[in-house]
Amino acid sequence: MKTTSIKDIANKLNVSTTLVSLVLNGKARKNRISRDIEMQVIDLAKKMDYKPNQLARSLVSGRSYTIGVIVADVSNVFFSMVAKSIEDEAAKFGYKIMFGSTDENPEKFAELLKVFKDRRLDGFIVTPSVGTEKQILQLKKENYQFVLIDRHFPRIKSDYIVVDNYNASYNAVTHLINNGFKNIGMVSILSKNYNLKQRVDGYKDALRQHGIKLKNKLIREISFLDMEKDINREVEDLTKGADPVDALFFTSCEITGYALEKLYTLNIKVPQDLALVSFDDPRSFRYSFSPVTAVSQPIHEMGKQAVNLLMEKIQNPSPAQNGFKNIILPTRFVIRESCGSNINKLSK
Amino acid sequence: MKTTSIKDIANKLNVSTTLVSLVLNGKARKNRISRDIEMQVIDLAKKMDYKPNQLARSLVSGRSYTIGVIVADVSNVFFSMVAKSIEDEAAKFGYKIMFGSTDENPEKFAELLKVFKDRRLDGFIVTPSVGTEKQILQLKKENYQFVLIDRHFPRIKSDYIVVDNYNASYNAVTHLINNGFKNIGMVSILSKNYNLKQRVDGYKDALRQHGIKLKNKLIREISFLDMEKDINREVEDLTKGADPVDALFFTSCEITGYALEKLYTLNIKVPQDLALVSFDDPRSFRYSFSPVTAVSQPIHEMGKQAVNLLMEKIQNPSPAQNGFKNIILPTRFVIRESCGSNINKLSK
DNA sequence: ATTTCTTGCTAAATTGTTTTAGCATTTAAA
DNA sequence: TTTAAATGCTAAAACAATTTAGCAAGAAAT
Repeated sequence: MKTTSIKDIANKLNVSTTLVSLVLNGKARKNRISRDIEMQVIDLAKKMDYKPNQLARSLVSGRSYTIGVIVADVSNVFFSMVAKSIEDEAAKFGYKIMFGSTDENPEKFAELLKVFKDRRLDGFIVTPSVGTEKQILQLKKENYQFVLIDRHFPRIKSDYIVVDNYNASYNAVTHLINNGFKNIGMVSILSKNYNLKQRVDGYKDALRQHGIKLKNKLIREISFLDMEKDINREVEDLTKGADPVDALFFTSCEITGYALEKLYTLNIKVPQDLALVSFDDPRSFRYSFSPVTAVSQPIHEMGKQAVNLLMEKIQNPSPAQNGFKNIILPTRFVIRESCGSNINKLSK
Repeated sequence: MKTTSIKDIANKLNVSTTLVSLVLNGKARKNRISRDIEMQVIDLAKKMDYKPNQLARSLVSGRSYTIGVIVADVSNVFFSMVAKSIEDEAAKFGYKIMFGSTDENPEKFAELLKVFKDRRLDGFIVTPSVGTEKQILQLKKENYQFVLIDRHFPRIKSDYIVVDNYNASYNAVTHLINNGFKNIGMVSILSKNYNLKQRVDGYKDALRQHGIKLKNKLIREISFLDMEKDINREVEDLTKGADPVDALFFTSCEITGYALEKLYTLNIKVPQDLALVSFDDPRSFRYSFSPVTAVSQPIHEMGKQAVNLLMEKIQNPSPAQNGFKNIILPTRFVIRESCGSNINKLSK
């Protein structure tokens, strides 16, 4: 497995490694290497299947041409799509991606960051999980180049790309209200994530501002780890319990997925028995037993802009912590059947 | 952004870099470094926030503690789940992951391989796409450590982890036949992928061996690139055309997804008007307008075993091309409603 | 008093590359 | 004929670590 090095080539041709390096980097002309030698080097390099060792290169240049991407969970549709967009966009700059999932766990987050730092990755695209505020601050202090995506900490000035979670939720819930639903519940993940809080606030304010009194009993916050079990319980209770809801708002596609499964087994007709609206819009919502009305995030755009922003920062690193770009991308509200907009048509 | 190096520490304490290196690698005792100096080094390293440069380390050790993972498309549920399993399993060995998607494109495949080789990754887990046979052979010749996953080339001896595509398909289609369906069509991706061919063969043999004559018109092979458009066309034609099918077999979850969307808009009742069975079993199949009967692959197990096998190979690289492990994992056939098993109950 | 052993350290090579500064020659200009 | 410029190359440092071999100095053994 010993690979050819620049030294091997140099020795065979009785020239210096400098010369070989210059030739192979296309700097022969500039350094007045003779055409003859140049050709010999190129030929031999090809013959010996020379591959530059990027480790050595990076060691010298200080650039790894790799960005680290930290998401909550690659196996989640939302993040895997973001990941793909990032991969594709980064490729345009000749950059490769190194991935990691935090599973919303600050220790895993720290571990990933450590690995990325140790490998001298050029920059990071990060989905910060709860409890990583200090780590992000540290990153800033150490002058690493990074941009947050999907979430940010309102108290930390940094570059970030997010969507307007509050308004998207507000509008989604308002849509339910306008469709005549009155007892609207919500299922979210119990978390101090700012973006999730915004989604919850959007729900609350939508109700309040339309004169509907908030009922805490209708707001269910479940744990990230026991998601399936918790959702099953909450959905059953919200629909069959003491005060059955007539509509539900789910703050992420994972929640909605599990909820749909449960609703199906409970034989609850959507939207006739229960209307619903979801944050996130994976493809599968379209073939649900009741196609899901959803807040569609510009996933591709998020990935793309994150990479572009990061590349800008890497290419000319600003010395201080100033001039942060905060990009808030618009969402699309996709009306399908689950929200009861066409309920008359459906119930015939 | 200049980080602390071992040299910085050595200079401050007026000792050699050797000493610092030994101490920080826990080899102080073995090399009889005095307790006093040892502590000074450790303290200063902490104070200066020393982080070993993995690039330099890898350069010396020849190990990058990173494995390269090449999948067809990270944004596809199947692969993103595999990716997550690989990530989790590799973490147990202290290994990190570098990712790339080929989009079934041999050039992208080559590019990824090149990058992984240049960075001296320790091994690869690879989903080979069509047209990469020579590249895999080359990899073998160059003595790289790798294991194929999801697909393999029958003519190339190598380590691989796959499922029994032929039998899984055979059984799935047989199930349709046993449920009384006679005009069973198939939609697959047009590809020379061995695993896809096996799925197609399973379909064909199931029909033949149950005395059903194959109709080429019912076998539709679509392009990977225009998937959505092609599937819409084929599904419409198969169901509303000259010789409408009573059941369909889809060879991957992506196909099934698009098909379900189309069937929904065509207002075709599943399984009453049309039964269907799919390869792959993403979570979303459970809340489909007709929960999908599917061949469920042991995704987690695939990722896990791939990593374990690769680790074995990395830890003690066999000198020659012998003793390959070929692991064929069992699939699960999950019967839900789309295949018409409970059709009497459903149609009341 | 000499040899041997132990202790506590370091010099230098190595990994593979890039880059700066500069050394001989040859050719052209003064 | 001397000086200046151009040509074609190389030595050596740098990047950040690991590792091998071995050097002093003091302690213990003979």
